[in-house]
Amino acid sequence: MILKQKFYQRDTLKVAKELLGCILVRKLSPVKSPQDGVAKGEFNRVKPKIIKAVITETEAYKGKNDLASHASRGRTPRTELMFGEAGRAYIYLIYGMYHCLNIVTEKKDYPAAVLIRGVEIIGSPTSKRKSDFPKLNGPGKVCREMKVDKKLNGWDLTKGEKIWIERGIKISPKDIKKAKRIGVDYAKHCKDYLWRLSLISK
DNA sequence: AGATTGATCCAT
DNA sequence: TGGATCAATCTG
Repeated sequence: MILKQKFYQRDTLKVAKELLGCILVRKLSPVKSPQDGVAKGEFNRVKPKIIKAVITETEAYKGKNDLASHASRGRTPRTELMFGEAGRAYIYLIYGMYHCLNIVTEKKDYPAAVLIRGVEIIGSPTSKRKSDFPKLNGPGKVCREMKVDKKLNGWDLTKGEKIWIERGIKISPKDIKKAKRIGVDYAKHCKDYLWRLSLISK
């Protein structure tokens, strides 16, 4: 079952927690030439290609007072999406090289999103590097493997096209680890919030 | 530990 | 318009 806007339009911490165990699905269209996130050599793919992955790690970015959030400096062309409709993709380029995938949460005009930090690929990984799958730790690797880049920025994840999230396995609260978010040392007191949630691997 | 890499944002 | 700053990752 595809997660609808109602799922995303709630408290960000709750969404971040419930996304663990859900299935991130990426559907790639057939292509006749190198384009749209198609790996080198993937010419003339005649059938759609589906990549599925269990979400194993998320981070919450919630409200203007969260100094770790891009939205803490208010509305800008870039952060406008975080103020917009829940269930949209907010994707940005980081360090000039890597993309990060976030899902917008909460009500309109309240800036918040959940960053997808880690997944386990179920379907068909394209990377040749064995270390890159099936477990992917790090938002940059997630996007590389799932062919997510800024072309999908603003995409509606509730439509069930190109990219969406499905309800997955039920997760027990005791299997969820809370920790400080990564790479937000600049965020004063907010850096210590335990807003990084991950599945304890067994 | 250091290099990489470019969009973004704020101060000139 | 410049320049610091990044929700990171890879080497060594």
